[in-house]
Amino acid sequence: MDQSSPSLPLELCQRAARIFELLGKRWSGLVVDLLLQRPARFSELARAVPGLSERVLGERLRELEEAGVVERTVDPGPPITVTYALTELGAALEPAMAELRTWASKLMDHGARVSTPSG
Amino acid sequence: MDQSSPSLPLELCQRAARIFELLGKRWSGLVVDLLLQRPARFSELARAVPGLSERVLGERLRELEEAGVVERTVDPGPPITVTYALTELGAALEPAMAELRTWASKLMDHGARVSTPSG
DNA sequence: CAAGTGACTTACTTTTCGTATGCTGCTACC
DNA sequence: GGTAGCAGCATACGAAAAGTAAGTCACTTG
Repeated sequence: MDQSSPSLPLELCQRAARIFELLGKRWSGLVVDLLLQRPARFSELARAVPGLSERVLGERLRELEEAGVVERTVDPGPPITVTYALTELGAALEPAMAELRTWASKLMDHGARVSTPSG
Repeated sequence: MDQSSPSLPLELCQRAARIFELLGKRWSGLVVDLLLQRPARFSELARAVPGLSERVLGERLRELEEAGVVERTVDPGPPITVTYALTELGAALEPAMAELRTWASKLMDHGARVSTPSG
């Protein structure tokens, strides 16, 4: 019998589930991070991310738009362009992204330490 | 030429790229979020996340372990069990996750607003 | 009018994921 | 003592997602 471990079923946080349902998809977080810097056009985003294809970029952008995170604006030019920008909701991700970037420094520092046998 | 828009090439943050290379994979973030609550065993994690298969859980756990985010400990029981816990590096994700959860509340609030035409 | 840009979309292929099953070491049951 | 079960994976195989290439439509450039 377990007297030391309560073994409570380790419940899944619904908020966390929702986050990663959206941002856990490939490239989604990166796109948001990019748009956090400034609004951008489709081709800019496509060029900024090496492995990301236009097909998937279109999908992600539509998903993010549907979630209310990004806003799609058509500039009637004449050279008709489409600008993607974060909504207020999307911009609210900034503190989280900042924390994530801070953490990334630690992660990469750790990775560098592992890679260098010289210590 | 463009005189109004600087059009600086929208560079990709390497830290952000690194983050989402790891946490942008399906279920990774959720697993970390779960382990942030407490260390857990393989089957606990598998049960906690509805759509996650054991096969992929094993993959994610190994990736996270290799990245230095989680630590795999074998308890020689006799009923031999394996416990997964966050390392110091992994635990450092807490503030970021907290921000993310805060944001998720806004996201879900927005989603609820969209879903309810009566609002 | 041929070529090019911007924003996509549509085929087609590869990678990743989900489901089912099997394996080992142990406990519980009858 | 054989069957069943849990825990912690590994393997095999079909399905979904992502990557690649090309095509579309509007418009600009030469």
